[in-house]
Amino acid sequence: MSNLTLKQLRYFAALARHGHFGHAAEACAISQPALSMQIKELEETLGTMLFERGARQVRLTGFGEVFAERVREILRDVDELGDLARASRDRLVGRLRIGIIPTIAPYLLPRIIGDLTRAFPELDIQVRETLTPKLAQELSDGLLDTAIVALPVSDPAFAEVPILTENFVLVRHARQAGQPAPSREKLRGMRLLLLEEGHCFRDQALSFCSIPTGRPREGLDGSSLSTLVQMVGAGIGVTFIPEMAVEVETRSASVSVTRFDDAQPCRTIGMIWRRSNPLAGQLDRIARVIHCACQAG
Amino acid sequence: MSNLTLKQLRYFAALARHGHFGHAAEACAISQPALSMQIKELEETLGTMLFERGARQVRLTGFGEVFAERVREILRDVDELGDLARASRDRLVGRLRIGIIPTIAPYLLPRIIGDLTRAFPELDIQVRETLTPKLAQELSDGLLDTAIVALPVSDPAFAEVPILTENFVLVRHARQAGQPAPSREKLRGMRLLLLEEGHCFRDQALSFCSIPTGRPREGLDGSSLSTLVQMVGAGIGVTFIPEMAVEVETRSASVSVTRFDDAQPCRTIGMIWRRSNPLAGQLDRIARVIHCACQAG
DNA sequence: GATTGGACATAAGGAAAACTTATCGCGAAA
DNA sequence: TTTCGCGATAAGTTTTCCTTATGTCCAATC
Repeated sequence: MSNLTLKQLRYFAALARHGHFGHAAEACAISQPALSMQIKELEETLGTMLFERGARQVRLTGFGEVFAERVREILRDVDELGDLARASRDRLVGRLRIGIIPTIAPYLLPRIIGDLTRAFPELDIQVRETLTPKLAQELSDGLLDTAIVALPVSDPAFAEVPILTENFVLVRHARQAGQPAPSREKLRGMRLLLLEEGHCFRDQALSFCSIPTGRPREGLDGSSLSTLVQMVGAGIGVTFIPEMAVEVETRSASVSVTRFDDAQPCRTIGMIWRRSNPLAGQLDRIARVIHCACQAG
Repeated sequence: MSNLTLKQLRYFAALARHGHFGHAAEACAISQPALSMQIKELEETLGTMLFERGARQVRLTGFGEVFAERVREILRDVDELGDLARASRDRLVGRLRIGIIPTIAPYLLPRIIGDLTRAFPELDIQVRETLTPKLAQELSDGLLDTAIVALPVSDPAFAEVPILTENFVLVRHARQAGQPAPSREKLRGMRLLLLEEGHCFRDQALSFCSIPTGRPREGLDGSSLSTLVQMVGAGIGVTFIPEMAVEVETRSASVSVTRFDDAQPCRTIGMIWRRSNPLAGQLDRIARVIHCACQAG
């Protein structure tokens, strides 16, 4: 009637090892009758005798022997469960699903993944690159563990930790190199090339220029910073890119880069995760590692 | 502090499957708080969170997922334990160690093993051939499960079941073929070839001739019935062999076989096993199979 | 923005399980 | 026969586990 118990299996294993109720009971730190009862109940549950109670000795039955073998395996596996938990409590193990927005991914991801892998070799890192709203949704749904986005996200369910703050630079055609940075008013008069809608970087750029984000704009939208820079190089207009993208994107285009002196446009990159995530503490450690990774560059 | 419990693992598996405390509890046929408490205790035992309690849903943590995988395996193994027991309750499985005396083994063993293997294909039969006292000792020590010997053994610790009763025949030289069976008095005057001391068959033959068994005898002792028959064929004396040995042993020797008319000498072959052996019932079944095997011949 | 409802946690009390000490009974050894 | 070792059984107590009732939080709804 009653189900099998791990306790019964442990007692059984002890008795099988000692071949003596008294000694086995002592090894289990219980009294001999307690062990007798558990063994008896185990045998009743199985409907088979496990031990042959001789006058002077207790012996496993034939079935008891094959049973004992299996039980030893099971107990070992169960004990390994505990080890597994203990191990994963300290060091970070298993899968870590990171979301990241497209205006960060190409520039920071190699360094981030490198440093994380070095810091947590047992971590299986999976990356998903898409826009912030989708990342937030997937984070909520438990499809992601954390995301690297531009702050603030301002979702009360998420914890936010800043990673780095970086300026935007103006990208103009190469022939405009050396010209001073235009004022915002002048900027609004230029043909400003931006990312497609949905990219937070688009909104941040518009915001810097004091242009309402909702309003339909004339002009072309690019699907990546790389595309935008190439368009600038072709003389189609100007654009912004974040500082971290400068080196990569302006290398092979006839463009010039201009930094603003005062009131520099900037964005804050940060990590977010569900507050309810029990990994919160370890995500904090990860955030610190990523922080260092980004500062170092 | 408290140890892992199978119950906890079962509840955990249910919750992992349902992702909902209420539903999982229902599936386990317990109340929701009971499940909550067990899960909580499991998590405390492990020192790690297994589930992420969201506002609207319950999700496994990363560690919880790898944990769940292992737990499923363990639960499956444990359930197989029950199956294993249930299976071995009916049909006979595992090792069966049979002891048998030398004056039976060559003649009955092939048929016995054949029939047993046919009746219980999952039985792993091991045979040990030696004299009755040694068999009895090994049976007591648990080195054998059963033995096929001449009854009675009269050990109160052993159960005895007769298998067959067979007569002894007198083996004389071929030139004496057709001569009537001698009386016991005449027998005592002949040179009687017997097995070495320790063989019960020796004692039974002596007993038939009303010769005290303990007394030192003139004459030669053979180590097997085959040897004895060959010696008879060489004209050295006469001997007894059991009926079952006639066909095999007298085929290639110049001997004649004589059966007694009245007061035929005989022995009863039977199976013995420890009364305390929980397999007693199944040994009974085996005895019946062997019984049939011997009758059929 | 107050309210309602769903869902898990907590509390308290009671039923069941498990352990303890004491004792019995059996078989072997002295 | 007595004695002794050892496992089974009995009775009582502690611990565990489950139940019902209640609390709390959060999200959805009006």
